[in-house]
Amino acid sequence: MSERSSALSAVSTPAVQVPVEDKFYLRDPMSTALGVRIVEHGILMLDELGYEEFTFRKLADRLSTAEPSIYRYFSSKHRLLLYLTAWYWSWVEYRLLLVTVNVVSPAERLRRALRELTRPITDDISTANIDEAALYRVVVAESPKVYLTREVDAENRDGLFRSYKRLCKTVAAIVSEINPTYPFPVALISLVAESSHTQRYFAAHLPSLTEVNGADPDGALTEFLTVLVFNAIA
Amino acid sequence: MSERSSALSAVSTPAVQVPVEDKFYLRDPMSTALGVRIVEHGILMLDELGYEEFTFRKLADRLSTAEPSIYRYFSSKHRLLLYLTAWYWSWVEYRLLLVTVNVVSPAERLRRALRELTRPITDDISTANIDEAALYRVVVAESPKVYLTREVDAENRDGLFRSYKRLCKTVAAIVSEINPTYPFPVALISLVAESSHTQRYFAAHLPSLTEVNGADPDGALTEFLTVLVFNAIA
DNA sequence: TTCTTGGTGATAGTAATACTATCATACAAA
DNA sequence: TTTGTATGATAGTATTACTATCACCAAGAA
Repeated sequence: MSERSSALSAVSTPAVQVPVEDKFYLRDPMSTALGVRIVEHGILMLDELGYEEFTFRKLADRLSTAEPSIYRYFSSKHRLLLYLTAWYWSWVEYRLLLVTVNVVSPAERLRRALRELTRPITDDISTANIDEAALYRVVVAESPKVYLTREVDAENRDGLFRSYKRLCKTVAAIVSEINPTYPFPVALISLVAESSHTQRYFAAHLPSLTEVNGADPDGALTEFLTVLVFNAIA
Repeated sequence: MSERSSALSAVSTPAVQVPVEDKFYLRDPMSTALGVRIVEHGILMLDELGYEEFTFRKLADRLSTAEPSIYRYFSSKHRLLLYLTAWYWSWVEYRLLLVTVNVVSPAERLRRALRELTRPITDDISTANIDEAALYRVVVAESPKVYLTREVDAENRDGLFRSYKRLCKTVAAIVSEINPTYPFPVALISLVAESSHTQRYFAAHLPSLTEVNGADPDGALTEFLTVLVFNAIA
């Protein structure tokens, strides 16, 4: 198997090159058949079992391989989740750049960016071997667990949250373009990014904590957060 | 040892009666000396070690007791965290009611409510045996883990998130009083409640995701979220 | 006083988790 | 042909998250 320059290049549309640093893994999972299956079925099993119930042993059984084979790619299931969320944020950033490029009006650019940031990823654009809808559900239900640990600071120093931070900065820059005096652009965008997942989770499991249920919950969530942002920076 | 009507009655100021349902525990921890020490040092150890590193065995060692003694009070460390967060939300609600009662202006009531919702709890009002500042740090760093599990739906049916939901509803009612046509009052308040913790965590560990650092981060956070709410419902 | 109860301490044990070590094999490039 | 690389298979470790059992002790009831 020939080497691939990055994990993402193998799974996203051919023209895209979204580099995921090699600090996430011990061996690039996208460079081998087993690696691809680990990512593919890792997503599916995390979606089915949840992070706590998911283990490398169960994944190994499903792949008819042995546990150590998986450890050769990821040093822990935490690192696998970290890799998947980084993949997710990079992918959101890619789509976000696509829909905002060449849009002159900063307000329209922000509107489009917020839509990408708050809508669920569907499996439309088929990236081979990656069930994006399942990955999205995993991110909604598990992503805070990647930073709510005692290892955050070390992992942050190692650059493992770089894609998320870059995305927030990118969108925050549009906010500052519209209103250079608004004092909390990055906080506002990271709030929106987190809340879009949290509110969706609440809608599914603690529905009395939100109003984004109903006929068109996706539309309602995007509307809720978009209006929130535009009123905040007006 | 005489029975106490609720867990909270034993630790909050004498006049307050904030009932915590008995579904959180197997035996009311506030009814015995060991139970009180379990809660007291449970908070301290969760603060020191974090949820993942914290175990009942370590807590038992610290209390010079045996592991099974702790299991007689809480069926798992997850239940202990659930109990502590319910305690926290009930306590916030109590303070919130204190500062909003008899305030005629709904805008002023909302302003005060948001301040209580977004500021850190300090150890000023000393509740015996409870280090509130430590508890607050635990809630900031760990509280999403109480609902981001596969047991949410069952635990929600059992009423284990009642105090949180009631608090959000209470504040959302003030929002609706000010602007009855605003379509997302509860979502807005649960967003603020969650974000106040998330942004504080980001400030401490992923500072490039927020601007609430600096000279007066507590003031900045309250300001950020208060303005957000008032602009949203204007 | 005895009897009972309720809380505690201590020991032991279990299934599962999160790894790590080792070795043999198979395949593909040099 | 040699060498390197990925995999498979087995085994083993420390720790976790419990559960079971039993003896002890203090307080209240009979």
